[in-house]
Amino acid sequence: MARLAGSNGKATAKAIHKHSLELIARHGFAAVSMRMIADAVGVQPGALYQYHPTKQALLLDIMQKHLEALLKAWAKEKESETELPAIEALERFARFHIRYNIKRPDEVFIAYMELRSLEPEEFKLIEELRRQYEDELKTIIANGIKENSFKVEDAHVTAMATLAMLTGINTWYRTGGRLSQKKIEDIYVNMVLRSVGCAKD
Amino acid sequence: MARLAGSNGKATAKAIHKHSLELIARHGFAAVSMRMIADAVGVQPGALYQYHPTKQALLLDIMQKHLEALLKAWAKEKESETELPAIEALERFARFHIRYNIKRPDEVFIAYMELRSLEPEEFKLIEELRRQYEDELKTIIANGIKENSFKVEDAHVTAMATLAMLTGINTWYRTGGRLSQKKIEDIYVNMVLRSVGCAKD
DNA sequence: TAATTAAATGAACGTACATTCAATTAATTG
DNA sequence: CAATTAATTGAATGTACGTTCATTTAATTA
Repeated sequence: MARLAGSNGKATAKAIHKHSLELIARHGFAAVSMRMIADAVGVQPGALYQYHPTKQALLLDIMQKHLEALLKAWAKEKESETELPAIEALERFARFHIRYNIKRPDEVFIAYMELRSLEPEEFKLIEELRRQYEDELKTIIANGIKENSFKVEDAHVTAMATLAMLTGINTWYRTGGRLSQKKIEDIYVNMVLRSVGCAKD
Repeated sequence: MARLAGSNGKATAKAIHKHSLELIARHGFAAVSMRMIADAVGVQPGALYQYHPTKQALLLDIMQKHLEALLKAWAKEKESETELPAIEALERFARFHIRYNIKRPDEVFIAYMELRSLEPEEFKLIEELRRQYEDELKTIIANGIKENSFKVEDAHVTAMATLAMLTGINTWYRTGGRLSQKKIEDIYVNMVLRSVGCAKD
């Protein structure tokens, strides 16, 4: 039977993941239909149900995989030098966060934006992963306070403010812009270090 | 004809606005139906079309009114003292931004989150309003650079980072939390001022 | 290759969607 | 109060949704 060239394909889990990611990031979970995803993958809608029992399960899979990969990547980054002074630890975290997230705008956007599309149980699961990541930064800041490197009043609020600032890059950064990625990274790291009261220069 | 007590009402523009705001902020634009809005207002779906020609027009109205009110409120805040030193101008902007946005989490969330639900023409309109607001902060930072009060490399990037940090309060702040709103405001203002290289203390 | 398992199809199910509209009810005006 | 205008109803239109499933096709194993 003849089919459109290039439009038919196997519904591998990887292909479904990739196309769902793009579609959901662009249009939002509720606005993306299983038919749209199937079209993008090049299969019939029913084929998707070999890989995820429901549309929601597909979303959960995307968010969970993203956050688990993020935590794993940070764990690996940390394992090189475990006992850095707080200032250097903060700089390392900031640079890691920027580099990791700037490469994955769709995942980051979905993991933050589509929390409301999850059922309470799924929501709790994702929030727990997010909390784990936030705690990494909170610990760094708390250590900086203890060793008198940082002059901040509240580790939690400072961590939230710092994360919002760093993650915010994704809302405006586009490759090939006016500034190089390295330059942007340096500007942000500078701001982060200053904001906790330990300027480099 | 008998109807459920309290559930019938007039579909005033104000009532539609209020209930749409809550529903869209909670579930997302695509996930909210005209029937849900009509139910919340206490009318039949058809009645909504006396006020907005389409569902999209309703969304545009919400976003446009929010951003225009924001710009107007900031214009009024500015008119008290026009020629403040950059440091004080930045502090005034930060405090205004925090106070204004913390009171309107639904509007702020929708205006950022539902940009993708707009048609290209509507999108341009909203983006232009947002740009105007961003430019207010960019101008303050650029002035601070000129008068040597701020030690930052790029006014645009600094403005984006600052706005992301300040707006981020809405993602975690809840009334009745551990810290007072005044305290949180002070912490953020401190971080903002430090991040541009002009610490108060 | 034959037997078995896995994946994909194509059509269908019931439901919910945005929007329309003639008829009805309420509000306003002369 | 009568005439007129505006707002609301209730039902309907056609479309698209998530999901299911018997059947066909492909891949794997013996």
